[in-house]
Amino acid sequence: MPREPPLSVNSGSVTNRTLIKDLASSSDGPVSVSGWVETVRDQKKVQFVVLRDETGAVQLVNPRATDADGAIVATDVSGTITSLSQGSFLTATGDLKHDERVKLGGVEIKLETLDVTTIAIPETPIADDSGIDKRMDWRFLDLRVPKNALIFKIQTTLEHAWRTYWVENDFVEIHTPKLMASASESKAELFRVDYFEGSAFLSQSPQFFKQMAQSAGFGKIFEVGPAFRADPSFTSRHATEFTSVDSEISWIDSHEDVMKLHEELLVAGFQAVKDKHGAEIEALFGFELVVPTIPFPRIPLAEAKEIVASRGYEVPRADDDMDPEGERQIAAYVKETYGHEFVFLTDYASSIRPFYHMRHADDPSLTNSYDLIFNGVEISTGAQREHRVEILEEQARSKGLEPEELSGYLDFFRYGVPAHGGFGMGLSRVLMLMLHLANLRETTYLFRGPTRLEP
RNA sequence: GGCCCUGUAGCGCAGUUGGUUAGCGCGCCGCCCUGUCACGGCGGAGGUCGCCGGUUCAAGUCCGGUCAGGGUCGCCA
Repeated sequence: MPREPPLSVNSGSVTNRTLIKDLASSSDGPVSVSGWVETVRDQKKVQFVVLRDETGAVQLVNPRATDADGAIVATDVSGTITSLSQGSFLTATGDLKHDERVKLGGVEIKLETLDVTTIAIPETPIADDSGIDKRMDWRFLDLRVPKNALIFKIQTTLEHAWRTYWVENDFVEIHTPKLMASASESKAELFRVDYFEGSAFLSQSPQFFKQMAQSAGFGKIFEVGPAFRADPSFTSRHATEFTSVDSEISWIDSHEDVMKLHEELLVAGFQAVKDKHGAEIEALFGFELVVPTIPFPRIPLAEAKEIVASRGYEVPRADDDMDPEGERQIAAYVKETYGHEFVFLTDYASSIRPFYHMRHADDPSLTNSYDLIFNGVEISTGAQREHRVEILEEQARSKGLEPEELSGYLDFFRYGVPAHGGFGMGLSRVLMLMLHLANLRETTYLFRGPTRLEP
């Protein structure tokens, strides 16, 4: 195969561009960069353009040309610069020069050519101070903001670190179906979709199929995938479609083994994010990311409620559960007492947990389960599952479920399943709390809620 | 779904006990400008005040309804 000739610097091609982040370490000389116009400072004797690509921003400079009498003369480049609007996309060529005067990275490019692909519409529909809903309408512009783009680089690093942990520890990745014939847990929050002559439901959780993999003998599994909930929840931490991070393991003694997996996984993720993005997080988000220490504090729920009460907050609930304020209170207590941002609340009452959570051998009113609270917000629920089919059937009945309706699920256990357990965790919630953001919409690429299906 | 709050220019907001020409900042357009870097200076355009109805001589302002958004609780991840 003959090689294609190298593309001309002036062709407008972006295949031989230099990434802006690499300019500072490049030697002076001809370069080509491509990106979006951030600022134009159009002065009489010299013009400046700040250009940003996905790696950074750089200043382009164009000293105005003069004629023999010293009068300013217009050129193609100077005219083009005058016409540039913010957000326009272009390719520039010129001479890279290191210059101490330039506050932006200490380098600039003295322009030779400007090849404008698109002049953006001059007035952008959102600005840095726009409200979250307007920003969601124009998400592609919103994500040009470096701080917002960084969130998804962090998400990539976080997920990669988790996968590395799983793979190195011999977990099997599964992809469970999202089209279901029936509910995987409750029926109230299911999306129904047309399915040929009948109906199907969108999966709320991979729960049952994660457990099926234990019956199949996979031993240790994980899945990162979508979950759908038809709940009309109007809060800063709920979505109708979200990415669920799930793991399930066999051969456990109790939910303690699940918590050990859970905290190791989180530490691996946080360490990777801090190593790769710690400096950027400090620069753009203004705080130092803390990698949590192992073990995370563990507090039985009943004890947690006493601690919260001793701080002057009585959880106003008839059942045995915590409420959001209680979770914030216990998180504050843990932070003060142990200096930790995470806490496992353990041993939830059977009355408020699903039928498949294993109950204490000596006290069936409690379960081998936990919620993981991060900076005061629930990010995860985990448990040891009940794997003895007779007990499972009885627990289902006590929750008002007919074992016949669960026959497909119960079959897993009729052929033998080892003791097992696992957890489900909301990806966007972890990121939201990790980055001290107030809203899940910030850490979801394209948010889906009761009143948002676009873009 | 309950409760609370908010809808005024492209964006963010102010607008007093109802009063005749609805303001401010940013952005936008034009002109000017010591290499700027949140550039600066001068000038300009841009609004049926979310929508419908009511009270009143008069409604951005008061009342009712409605739509949209935000927060919170419930539910959860």
